[in-house]
Amino acid sequence: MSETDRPLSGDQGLPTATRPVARATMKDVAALSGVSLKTVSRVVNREPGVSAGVRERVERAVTRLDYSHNVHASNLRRSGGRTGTIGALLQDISNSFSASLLRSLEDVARAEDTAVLAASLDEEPDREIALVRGLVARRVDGLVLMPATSRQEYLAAELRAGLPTVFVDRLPHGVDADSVTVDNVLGARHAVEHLVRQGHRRIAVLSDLSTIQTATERLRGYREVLQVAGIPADSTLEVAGLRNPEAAGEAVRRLCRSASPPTAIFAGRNDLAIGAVRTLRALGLAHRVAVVGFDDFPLADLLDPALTVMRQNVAQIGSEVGRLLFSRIAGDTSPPRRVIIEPTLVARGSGEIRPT
Amino acid sequence: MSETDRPLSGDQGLPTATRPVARATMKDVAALSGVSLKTVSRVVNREPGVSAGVRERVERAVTRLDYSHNVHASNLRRSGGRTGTIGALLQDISNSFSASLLRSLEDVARAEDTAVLAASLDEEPDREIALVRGLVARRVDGLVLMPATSRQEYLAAELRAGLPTVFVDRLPHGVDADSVTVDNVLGARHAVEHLVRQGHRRIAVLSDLSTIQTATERLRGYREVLQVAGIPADSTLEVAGLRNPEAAGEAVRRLCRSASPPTAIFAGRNDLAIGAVRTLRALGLAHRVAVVGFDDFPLADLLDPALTVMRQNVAQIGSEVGRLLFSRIAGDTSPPRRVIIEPTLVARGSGEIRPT
DNA sequence: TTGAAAGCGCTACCAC
DNA sequence: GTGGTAGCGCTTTCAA
Repeated sequence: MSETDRPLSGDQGLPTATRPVARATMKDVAALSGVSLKTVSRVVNREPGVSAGVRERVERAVTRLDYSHNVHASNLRRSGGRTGTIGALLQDISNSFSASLLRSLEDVARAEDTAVLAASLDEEPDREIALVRGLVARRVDGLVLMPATSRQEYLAAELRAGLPTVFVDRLPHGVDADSVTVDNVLGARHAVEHLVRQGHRRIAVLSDLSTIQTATERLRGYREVLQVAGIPADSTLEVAGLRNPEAAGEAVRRLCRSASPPTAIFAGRNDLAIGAVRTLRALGLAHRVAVVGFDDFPLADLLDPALTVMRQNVAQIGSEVGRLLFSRIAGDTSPPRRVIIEPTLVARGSGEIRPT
Repeated sequence: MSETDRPLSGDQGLPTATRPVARATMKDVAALSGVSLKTVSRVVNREPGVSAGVRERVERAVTRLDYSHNVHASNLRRSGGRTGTIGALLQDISNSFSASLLRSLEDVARAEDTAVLAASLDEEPDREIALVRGLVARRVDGLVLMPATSRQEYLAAELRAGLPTVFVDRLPHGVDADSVTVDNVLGARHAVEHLVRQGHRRIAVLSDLSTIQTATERLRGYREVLQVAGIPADSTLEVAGLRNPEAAGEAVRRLCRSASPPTAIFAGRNDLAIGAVRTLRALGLAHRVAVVGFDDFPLADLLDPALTVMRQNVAQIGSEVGRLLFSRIAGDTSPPRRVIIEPTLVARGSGEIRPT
């Protein structure tokens, strides 16, 4: 933009908004305060061994020139230098689950003086690979990954090279790395058992793409409970490939209008539960068909009936992820750890509706 | 961590997880493929003027060494080089408003091959200043700011130096910069007029800290309507300084138990509306006291009664912010623009309750 | 089409 | 305490 900028020290004109002014470097600060580059470096980095007088002179020059430290140049020369940046690749930052996770991770990162690069994958494997490449090119100190790919061999070299990486919500496949996940099979079992205990035998399940780990695990939990309970499997009650609330709502509409509708619904993710509730409400069935969701979300308690869910403690997951990541960044090279968090049933009403 | 790493070309041992291996540089790639540094640079940057044979040799070496381009070193020497990173400082990334905003900004950024550093300010001015400093030190290409400070003079030098900056949700004070905001006074007026039109004369308002621009603007809109309608101001109906849903709920509890309770409530932000609704529900007043909120949020339509709100089109705000920011990054130096978006009333039920 | 040398802004190392 | 010099990994400039 401003290839023709004269060197800063020669620029005497008033700075204008239209012609950006060159950014001051340490060299400029050194010149203005009449000391060497190295001394400025010492002051800027708060290193000892600078007399109070010199320090003050330098600091005045820093202020006068609006000097801003260039961390990239700094880190380039620094030995084991960190960039003070981590990357977080989640599924959809606007979803309350990813957003809350990001927030608690951010809190841990801030305590470590580290910034967070955040991005959404939307279940697109190619995007994941491209974004990881970008983060590595930016030399992030660590990586938090809720993978969209089914296997992560593409990460092998980076992991071997020691890039601190923590998988969250989904386990790594094809590589070994730290992870913080929820026991989805167990959670789904609890949810469906709860429905069976209320007397339900026609229980539908709403599930996302079968390529998504958590989705298939929850589906498995559902099937296991039916089998144990001696309820014959009915494939018409299993709806998979649901990508959003609208699709879930449509599925529920179809199910409820069929010859033998379900008396209960297990929704495999919070947005699918919301879609289901919306349709049940529209059909006037909100108080007749039981619903249990996976993932808690704000306002679930304010619905009518209030929504029964399997709650994952998102704040706990996020801080656990952060703790693990920064212990790796600090140099912990012990074998990969798999933290598994148990979801808990929160009974609020919708899951306690009995079959008619 | 691994100060003692031998140079990569001499490292013949199998890489182990416990002893991280040095990262390959262009020099290593040049050595392995038998060409000069500059030629590798050409290949990596997809510059023309390299024969197919050489290009392929270099690419093989890149793969074999797991070479990853160091964008920081690259940008250091590059002339008007961008870092391909922007910063977004919002109030609370886990709040649906900030989260959705971040998401739509992210989508614009991705189209521009740019990563987003995101952080929450939680209305803490000091944190804002520290984070901006950090972002500038990282040489972000641009900045999106939902300020926590009341004045932003501290940004003057950066703005003068040409740092592309877009304020969102709140206007800049003490400096001039692009902004995308909602007309809060107008929005609040619409909301309260709606309640007056239903026949309400005892309308309470729930507001955040008076240091927050948007909060005071919405409060002003509320007062203006009462005055025009000839409804005497009653300071007991104005509750400010509410920082979260719990505080809002408490305030509503107090209001409703007073000698002359309100028949309607205007909540100045989505979380305050939620707190209000929760309390009204608990008091059995959800269908007796009218509520209009500011900011729409997921599930507002599923409450009972469904919540009437002033909706800000968050996706529009986010993409507008992104568009503005990247036009500045591309070199647009026209005078600062102030984009003002009008919120719209979404009547769903809670705001149409009439006084008893 | 290819390469050698200088330099981006900064820190490490060692001298004074 | 302070400063010079080399060099981080890369791009630029210019010569071959």
